[in-house]
Order: sequence, then structure tokens, then C-alpha cells
Amino acid sequence: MTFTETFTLKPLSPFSLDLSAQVFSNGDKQVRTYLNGEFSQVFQVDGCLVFSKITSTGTVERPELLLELKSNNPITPEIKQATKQAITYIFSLNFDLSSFYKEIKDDNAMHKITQKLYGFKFPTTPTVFEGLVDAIVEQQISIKVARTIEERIAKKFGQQLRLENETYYAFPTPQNIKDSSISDIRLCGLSQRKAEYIYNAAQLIVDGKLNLEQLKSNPDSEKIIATLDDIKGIGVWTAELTMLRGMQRFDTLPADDFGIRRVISTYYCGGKSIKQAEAREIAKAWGKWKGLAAFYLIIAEVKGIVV
DNA sequence: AGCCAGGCTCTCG
DNA sequence: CGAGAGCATGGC
Repeated sequence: MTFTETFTLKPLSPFSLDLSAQVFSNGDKQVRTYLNGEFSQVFQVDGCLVFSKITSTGTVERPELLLELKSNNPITPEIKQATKQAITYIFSLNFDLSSFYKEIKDDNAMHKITQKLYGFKFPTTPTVFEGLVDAIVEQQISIKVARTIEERIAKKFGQQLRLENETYYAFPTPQNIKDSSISDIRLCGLSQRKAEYIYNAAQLIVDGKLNLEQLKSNPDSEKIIATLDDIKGIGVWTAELTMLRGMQRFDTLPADDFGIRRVISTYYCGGKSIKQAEAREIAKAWGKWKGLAAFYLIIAEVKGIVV
């Protein structure tokens, strides 16, 4: 028996689901995808798996989202509320983009790019753990390869939700990973080292030696980086990417990231290779949203936006 | 066909 | 302490 629930949600304006979810197009539909204006993913709330479909029924200026939930369990008001919160969280629906736009309006290139990508919000992973695992997977390899591996991880270790004729997978919990083995993780296409890093991190969490969700609320960013950096396999780059995508620290700029330095150069330095210090200097104009701004540049480059 | 892509650790001099 | 090797996969 399948239970369903449909309702609408009003994000803070402006918000573009199309721009924000586009990174998930070509994603595996059993895991997370954005296809024909429809975003879909399973959320794990209160130990219950809820499949969610989201479409836009408003405009960027007056955004409204239609949510369709499906589950094998009755969708109680609590579960409905928790799912709503999860979706609000991953797309930062309550975050006020206009304050970011105001901050960067004197930076000509960024100002133009934000006008073209008006309403884009950089998606957050539902849990910090997922952000951390993704960042480890993404070390050194291309995004496309990393995405494939991440989907394999979800389908191999994540909890399943069977609905009608389709099976969907949530991202594995630390416990799910700890219950597997390093060699199983390797089967997803990871190196021995990365499989060890991921297993080790899951183990630290299950054993109570690392509390990522608690770490997220620490106001001291440097402390967060230091804590993550102490974990084997996690350097500053991985820590910063985890903060940006897994902890909603939009101020974090992974300045030593090759791709970010390249794209900053494309829009600010005529394409010549720049150093981390130069990247940080340019990013000063982006205030508290350096990391978010960097992703505006990345999307702009992908879309071929010229300023 | 190689080379490289949003790194990190370990080893060696 | 700095430099370099090795690692995994898939797209170009």
C-alpha cells in the first residue's frame, strides 16, 4: 500500500528550482535526479523513507513548489513536516539571496552573472556525512566519474524504498557503511585508500568519536576545518568542500581548488593561471558568500555566460 | 591512446 | 622539509 501526500511550499524570493536543481540532471532516477522540471529523491526522516517529487508552480520572483510525497508508511503530520524541512534545507529555501546580491553589486562580473543566474541556490546534502563522503569521492577525479561512484554507493549500501514498480535508494548512513567492509566499498570503483577513508569516517561517527551534525553548528569555521583535517584522508580541500555543500557554510571558499581558481581566472584574470592568494584577494568582494559566489562562476562557465 | 580531472598520504632524499 | 609516486574511473 502506498501513501501519498501533496502540498505546496513557498520559498523566499527569488528562487529558481530549474537553476538550483540542474546539477542533478542526468542523475540516476533511483537516487536523485532532475528531469523535465521535476526533482526527485528519497529522504530519510524519523527513520522513515519518503520519496519526494518537486516541481515549480510559481516564478523565480514569486516562487512556489509543488511537493508530492510517497511512502509505504502512513505519512503522519510529523513525517510530512520533517520532509518539508529536509527539502527546505537542501535548497536553502529560507535563505535570502537578495542580501548576497546586494553585497556583490559593485563587483561588475559577479553582478552580471548573478543577474543571469538569478535565483540560483547551491544545494546542500541532507546530511553532513553525505557531503563528507561525496567530497572524499571527488578528490582528484572528475565530477562525472565521482557522480557515478556516489550513485553506486547509494545503491549498494543505502536503504531501499520499493514503491509500485520502482526502487529508490537513500544515501547510506554511517551505520550502513560501518556494517559493510572496505572491500565492498572498493567495488563501487574507489581506490583502496578512499575506501579506507570512508569506512574510517563512518566508524568514527558510529563510535561517537565524531559528531558531524554537531560540528556543523560550531561558529568557528577554522575549528571545523582543523577537526576534519585531523581525520585520515581529509585535507583542507575536502574539509572546505564538506563545509560548503554539507554544512551550508556559503562563506567557505576552497581557494586551492583547481577548478575554482581556473574559473575565477576566466572571469577576472583573462584566463591565466592564478595562485590561491590571488583567488582569495578577488573573493574579498563577495563578502560572507565567497563559496556561493564561486559556484555562481562555475555554473556561469558551464552555461557559457560571458560578461 | 594517453592524459587528466574540484587530493591525500606515504616515502625518499 | 620539499618533491614525487601512486591511486581509481571515464571522458575527451
